[in-house]
Amino acid sequence: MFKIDQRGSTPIYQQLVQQVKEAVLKGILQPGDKLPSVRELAVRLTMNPNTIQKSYQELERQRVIETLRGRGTFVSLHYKPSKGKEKMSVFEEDLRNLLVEAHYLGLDRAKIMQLVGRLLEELKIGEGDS
Amino acid sequence: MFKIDQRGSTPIYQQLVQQVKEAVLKGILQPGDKLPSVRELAVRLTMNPNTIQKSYQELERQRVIETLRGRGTFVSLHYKPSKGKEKMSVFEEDLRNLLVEAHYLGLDRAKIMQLVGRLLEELKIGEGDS
Amino acid sequence: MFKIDQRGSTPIYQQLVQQVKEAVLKGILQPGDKLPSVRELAVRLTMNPNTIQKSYQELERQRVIETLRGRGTFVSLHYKPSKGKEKMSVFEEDLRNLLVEAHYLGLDRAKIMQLVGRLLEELKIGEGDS
Amino acid sequence: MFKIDQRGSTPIYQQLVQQVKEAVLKGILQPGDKLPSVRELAVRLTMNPNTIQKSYQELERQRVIETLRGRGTFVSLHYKPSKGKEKMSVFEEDLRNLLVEAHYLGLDRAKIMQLVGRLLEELKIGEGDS
DNA sequence: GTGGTCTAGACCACA
DNA sequence: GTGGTCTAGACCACG
Repeated sequence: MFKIDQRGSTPIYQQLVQQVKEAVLKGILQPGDKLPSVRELAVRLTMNPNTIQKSYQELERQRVIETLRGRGTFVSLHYKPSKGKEKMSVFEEDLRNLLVEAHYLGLDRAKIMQLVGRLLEELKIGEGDS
Repeated sequence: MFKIDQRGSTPIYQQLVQQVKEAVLKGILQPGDKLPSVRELAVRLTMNPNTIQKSYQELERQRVIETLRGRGTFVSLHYKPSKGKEKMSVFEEDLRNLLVEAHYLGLDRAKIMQLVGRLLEELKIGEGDS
Repeated sequence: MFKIDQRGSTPIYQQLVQQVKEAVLKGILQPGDKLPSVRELAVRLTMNPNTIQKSYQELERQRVIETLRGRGTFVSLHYKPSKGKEKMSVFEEDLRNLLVEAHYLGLDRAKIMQLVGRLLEELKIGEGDS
Repeated sequence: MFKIDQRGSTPIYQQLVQQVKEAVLKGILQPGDKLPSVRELAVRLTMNPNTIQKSYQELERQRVIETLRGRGTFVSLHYKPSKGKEKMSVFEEDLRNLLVEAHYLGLDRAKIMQLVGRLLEELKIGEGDS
């Protein structure tokens, strides 16, 4: 279900955070669904349980998942977009940097817009009704 | 000319790499232009010359700038989009992750497309003839 | 395991790069093997950890080794000959220069071919199936 | 007549040394031929005269050329292969390193031998009768 | 003057 | 424990 790239610069725990969020977004994980336990996932992904733990903590901090003591961890029923304007400007900066990279990879405006469009479909990001 | 954020997680040598690439892209730095010397820039940005060095060497590896021995460093006359398909898939992965973030920030499809469009203008990324 | 010439004009970080590549080629280091940690090797070779770092990073850029975060650095499982035609012409140029030197050292065609043959044996370079 | 690569790691003055030696080897420059004056060559190659000077000094040190005061510089009538065994081992080391590179460029034994053979032809290196 | 290498010593994030 | 970043200060070859 999750694919981790051991090499590559992004930290493993962040990759997991990303993938859980993506799964929720796509509807693969529905609100209320139970996530695998830390230990189980550690075995399946052959990772250190501490790393899984760190991912879950980060996801909980972002209100994407919730932990019910003794029951397990579940996808939050209502997640709220946070919208801090600080986060927005960080996001915009990241996006700008990525677009610079795109140009140095030989992509022009049309190809970039097309790629963004395709990924939005794939991620099922549409109007704000989600 | 360059603005470095001393705190913040992204390494400052990478920030400089990004900003030089962005400046070249926008035309602020033209092919053939001389870059400030390592020492001079170190003084202006109040950072260590070694750090500037690291940035310049990375930029040279990426063929964005060239070093003429004893004369200084210059913006490359012809930089070639590299196009490695591996780099492309890394890029696509990064973009996907960023779009997931966008959604969690409350942006819908329309707002994302609009933002991308605006940034492309700002960076002067147009058709492939640039 | 590695022998570094502290004096002599070639940078010692490059010497280390060369020797690692040679060790991999000879099979002394097998794909998947763990390299000594930066700190440990620094102690063993009595050099600065930063210098070792530089070597390792260069080797990683060349895809000879891979870094697994927090676990260490390893010989790449699959390294691919890069084959850039630009690199090829640089190589041919270097080889030409070296052959000119050979002549000025008093070596004739036969002795040169013999020496090349001997070194190829020593390095275990054979048919393309290695 | 001489082609200098301003970028690239090998020092300009060494490139010139190399090319003069190569020209002598090929017979383009014959023993007794007059070399261009420092100033003239500096103009033709758009280089700093000091750099040309350095090249000529190095060539003279290697006994490839001779300077006749007030007359100019000439290709030596009899150059003697030096054969210092120290130089030989340096040469062998350089050759070994280059062969390692060859392998990482995807060349196998046959292709390397073929390339060496071609270059020897091109440089007119034959039996020891030169 | 330019960039390139090296050391010493410090701090940090990741697993 | 691992590698990655940064500073301070030094020395060198090149043009």
